[in-house]
Amino acid sequence: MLDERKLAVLRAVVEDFVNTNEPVGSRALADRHPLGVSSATIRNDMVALEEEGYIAQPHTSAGRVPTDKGYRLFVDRLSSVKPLSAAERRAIESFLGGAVDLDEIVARTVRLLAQLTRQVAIVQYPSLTRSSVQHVELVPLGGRRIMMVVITNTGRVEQRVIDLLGSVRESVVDDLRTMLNRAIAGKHLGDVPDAVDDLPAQVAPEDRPVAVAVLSVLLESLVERHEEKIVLAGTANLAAVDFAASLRDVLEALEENMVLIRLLGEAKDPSMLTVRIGAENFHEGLRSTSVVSADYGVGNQSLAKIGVVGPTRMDYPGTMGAVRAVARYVGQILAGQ
Amino acid sequence: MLDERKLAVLRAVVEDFVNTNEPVGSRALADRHPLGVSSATIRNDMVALEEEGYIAQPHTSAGRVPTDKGYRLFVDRLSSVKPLSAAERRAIESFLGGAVDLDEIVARTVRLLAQLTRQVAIVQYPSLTRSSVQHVELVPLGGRRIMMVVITNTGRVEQRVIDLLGSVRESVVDDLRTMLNRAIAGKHLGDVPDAVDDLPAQVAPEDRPVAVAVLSVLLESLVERHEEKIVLAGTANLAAVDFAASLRDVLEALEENMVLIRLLGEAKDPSMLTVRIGAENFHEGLRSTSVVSADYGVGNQSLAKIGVVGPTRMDYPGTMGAVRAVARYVGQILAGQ
DNA sequence: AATTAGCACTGAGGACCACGGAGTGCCAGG
DNA sequence: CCTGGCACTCCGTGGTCCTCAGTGCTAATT
Repeated sequence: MLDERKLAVLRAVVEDFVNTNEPVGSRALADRHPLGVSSATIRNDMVALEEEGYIAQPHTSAGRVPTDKGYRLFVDRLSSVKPLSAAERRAIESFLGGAVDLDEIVARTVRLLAQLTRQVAIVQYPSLTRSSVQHVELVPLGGRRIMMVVITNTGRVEQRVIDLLGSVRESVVDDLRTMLNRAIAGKHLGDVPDAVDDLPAQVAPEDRPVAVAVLSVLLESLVERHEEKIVLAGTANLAAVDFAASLRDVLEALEENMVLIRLLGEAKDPSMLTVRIGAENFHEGLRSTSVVSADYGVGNQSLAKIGVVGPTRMDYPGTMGAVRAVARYVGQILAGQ
Repeated sequence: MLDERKLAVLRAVVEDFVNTNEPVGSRALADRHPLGVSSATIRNDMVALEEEGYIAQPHTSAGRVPTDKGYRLFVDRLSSVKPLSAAERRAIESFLGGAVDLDEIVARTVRLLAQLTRQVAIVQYPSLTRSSVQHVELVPLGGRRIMMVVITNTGRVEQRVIDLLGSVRESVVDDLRTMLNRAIAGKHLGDVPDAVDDLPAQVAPEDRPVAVAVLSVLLESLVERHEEKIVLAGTANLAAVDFAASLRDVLEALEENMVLIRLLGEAKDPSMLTVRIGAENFHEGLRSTSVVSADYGVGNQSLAKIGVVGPTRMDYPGTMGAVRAVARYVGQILAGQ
């Protein structure tokens, strides 16, 4: 049904349209691509491609434009991820190398990705759920408050202030800290609730309310409160594009953290590049955008995702290459920390 | 030179232009505003206003549009800050009330301000430079690393990992922590360098490298590294506006943290509302935007700034009211923490 | 059977033009 | 000093025409 040449035509249509942003006609195609046939033949092929729904005409007597389905086929079968140039690799390395803490790694990553792809980049902070507790610190803040700081093995630091009903002696806090660390240091976060289950029973009855307050905040901040932090950069790159949907809708969608989380979360095969094209995205305002995303992590443990949002009419091979490369480097940097 | 009526005409021109986004003519003005004179008279006044540079015509036979200078006069002498409605006040209160930590206060504030003004909101984290040290915590991370956490009285938490050359005993860290807190707890940040000056001399010679390493990171992260965090929201609101400069330029400028910091930093009179109109902003891409900013703080101590960026053609009284109100509420919330 | 050349047809977009209307500047009279 | 009146200006709109890239189809060619 779709022989080699028709696929080649589709590929050419996609590539030309991405380059020029104008419907591409049979003559232009015959000129610019070595397909070895005349424009008339290409026209016939285009009719076939159109019948199958891979391309469409904006109006009669205009050239053809790829449909979402066409991009899908292009990504799945007609293109390969384009590796970065040596210069780009060096740029990544030197740019990410200078980061001092997790915040900065993430901040630099997102800017880098936006710059490489000239699109909007999204980076998710390493997930808490898959990491383990490195250390818990309790700091009496004088009076009836304690600050709790939890450090994870992925470099993430969560801090919360705990309001107590009454004041508390410093020695109690010290004991609690020791017990807590003995109980959960090194533990996977998912196991924390079980591990602290019997802690209140081990403290003197009069200190029990304090222990309970601390534990409830701990559990809330680590487990229940799934809140995933997400950072985004490169929105200025959207201004250059003209969307079917209004730019405003796209910007609005991108300002909603929940939308971003879902966008990245829809990736199917972890540890692989995922591409969601146009209407494949659940969100109304993102109908004319595509999302390229990838997992990053340390070793084979996936920690979170990064991605790029751009018009469906994007350079998929290049974008995929950039996303994959950056994901790998971030993993390396995190491992080295 | 500019009598009462001419000022009233200018005010009317600004208000109408803000509402309609179209050059306003003498007839329309005479209709919509109770100026008590005919359109011919208004025409004469407009000529005077134009000669003084307060308004301009996009082209002959078009209505008039306020210039930057016209907006300036409007803001300085012809308008007053518009207080928020009771409903808006309640919304602020309930929206900011639920925040649990500093990050969330800031995040909610910026979204709130963007929503109230329907423009881009900017919020700066409370400055480190004017706050004092509440507590310093040192946590041995096993091996040759220490995590340092500094908690300020403004609720901000700075953490850094310190890489050591050799391993260090836990007791040394304990001693260091105690000494450090004795030296700087409660101290104003500006006084920290002096306060820790002689600390290395007080530790045993073999532990001195550790002490020096810790102190250098402390000083770097608190004093030298001025890095002010800034958050921004509401960029989608820009899409509705049509700028003289391209939208892209504006978005680009807003993605540069340094630009934002300078934007807020240019406020003259602290603790007052500041308005910078059009070309008064130093940045090329922001020639057609205005910035309304205000300090917020606890008591009479200014901690940082918040602001709004929008087109020069903005509702100044309303925007100023929202900025001022939000600044005050944030101060209250921080004080209550 | 597949490819190609040729040709008539289509529709978007640009150039051109006419015109209505909002707005101006100016003048003479209240 | 204000106002009514008037001639003038120019923008924006809408209509018409034309060009041109591109199509679909058919008949000829390989």
